[in-house]
Amino acid sequence: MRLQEFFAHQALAVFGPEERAGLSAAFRGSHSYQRGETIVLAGERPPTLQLVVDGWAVRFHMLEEGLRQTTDFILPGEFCDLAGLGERRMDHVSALTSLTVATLDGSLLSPGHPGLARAFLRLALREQAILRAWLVCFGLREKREHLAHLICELHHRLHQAGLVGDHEFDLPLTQAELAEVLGATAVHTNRVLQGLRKDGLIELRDQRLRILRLPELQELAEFDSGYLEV
Amino acid sequence: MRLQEFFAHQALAVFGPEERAGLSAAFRGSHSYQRGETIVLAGERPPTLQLVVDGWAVRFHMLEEGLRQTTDFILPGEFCDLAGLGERRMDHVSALTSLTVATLDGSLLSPGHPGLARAFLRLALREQAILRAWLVCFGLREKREHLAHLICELHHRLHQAGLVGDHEFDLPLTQAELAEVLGATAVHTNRVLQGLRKDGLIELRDQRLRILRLPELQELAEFDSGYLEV
DNA sequence: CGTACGGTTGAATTGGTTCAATCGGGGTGG
DNA sequence: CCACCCCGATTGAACCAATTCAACCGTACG
Repeated sequence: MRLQEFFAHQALAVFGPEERAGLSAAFRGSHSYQRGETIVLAGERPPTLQLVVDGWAVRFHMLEEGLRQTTDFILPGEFCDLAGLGERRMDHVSALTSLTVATLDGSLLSPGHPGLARAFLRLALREQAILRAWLVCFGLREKREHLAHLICELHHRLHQAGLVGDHEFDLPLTQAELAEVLGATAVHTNRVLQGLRKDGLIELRDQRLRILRLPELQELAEFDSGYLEV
Repeated sequence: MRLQEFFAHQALAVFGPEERAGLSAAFRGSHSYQRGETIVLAGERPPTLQLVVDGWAVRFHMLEEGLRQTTDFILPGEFCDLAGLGERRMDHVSALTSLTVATLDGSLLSPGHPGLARAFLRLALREQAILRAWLVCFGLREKREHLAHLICELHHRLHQAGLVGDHEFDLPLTQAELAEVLGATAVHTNRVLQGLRKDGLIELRDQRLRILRLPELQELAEFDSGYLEV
């Protein structure tokens, strides 16, 4: 896929015509990853910037042996490694599905396109808002509500990326991976999921999720999409 | 306090000489708040940028009646409302102590000083890193470890601001406020705190905290200060 | 055919909550 | 100066959400 077609993504609306020129100039080709492959290794400061074009990635943090906490999903139209722009050490990022990225030259912030830094600042602030919303889920909500909130958020973000058809979208996660998001065990995640199904709020089969009653799900999660604006 | 003296803060090291000129030009005076006073009202998009010069502020999110989750502390040398730079709706920010801020003109990103946007991007990315570290605490650690991690982080950040003398610093929080950070009840926070005291890791009296055995506290929290680099 | 993995279920256990009461210090008004 | 009150810290006991350990099911795959 060419970078050009890609600017249609709502998540890239931060970039005006001039900034798009800057991005295009920094475009260095695209690259594919397999499911499970590492995209960014923790601790690195990569010289490039990778924009997800297709597929899902996760950012996560690992503690001693095996314990993982997901800290974000990276969906089509989002960047894997903004932190690299600040010469900051990265967290792990790996591919949840087979995935293609557009690779941009990491030095694109050097003068020339002054508006670019502002655009990236906006993206970074949006990511902050998402992180804060996750924090609120952890601190104030029970797992059932937390999961409901996550589903609402993914629904909204995927909708922005044009990947939702009739309240239905791909959720390429095992229950164990979902558990790493919620900070819960896979067993409990399973039970919570079944609760939502039994109450007729969602359907989930073969990694395809359908929201049956969005208003009730949003109410359960106290979801307010404002923080996802671009 | 003048803005000039203020650049000594390590947290402001992102700003090079040229950017400091830009900040100085945007300086519009300073302002004081009382403990408890609101600094930024949720939902606003303030036209100014406020840099904390002295005192502590909290950023928090509220759910229906009374439930609060703290999403960050804002310490001397840090900005209250970066989100405003991205024309993004703010969370609540209020003063935890009496507090003085330097007010900067919010339009300071307009061309002229192209490096400023990059500097703010770095600050935003550092805040992201802090948020991710908090997320890891929520997801993977028990409250005892979580609290230990919080103490280590505050110790480090306050040290960067030059506010730590011999492993001892002000912690201007009631236990109920601490609980709003940990996402726990005040009762449980009290018990966890007593555990740390009993084990000789910390002392805490009259809002003054002393770390008695930093290495053990860091080990308990699996604290790695790398994410706080500027 | 066997094995591995994702999902599901049950039962015991535990980290953290909830409710309720008590303690102590600081401020205020009489 | 004392009585009162309020707030933050502390304690106890019952309770609940989520974990842990363990087993079992179905299906895809070599």
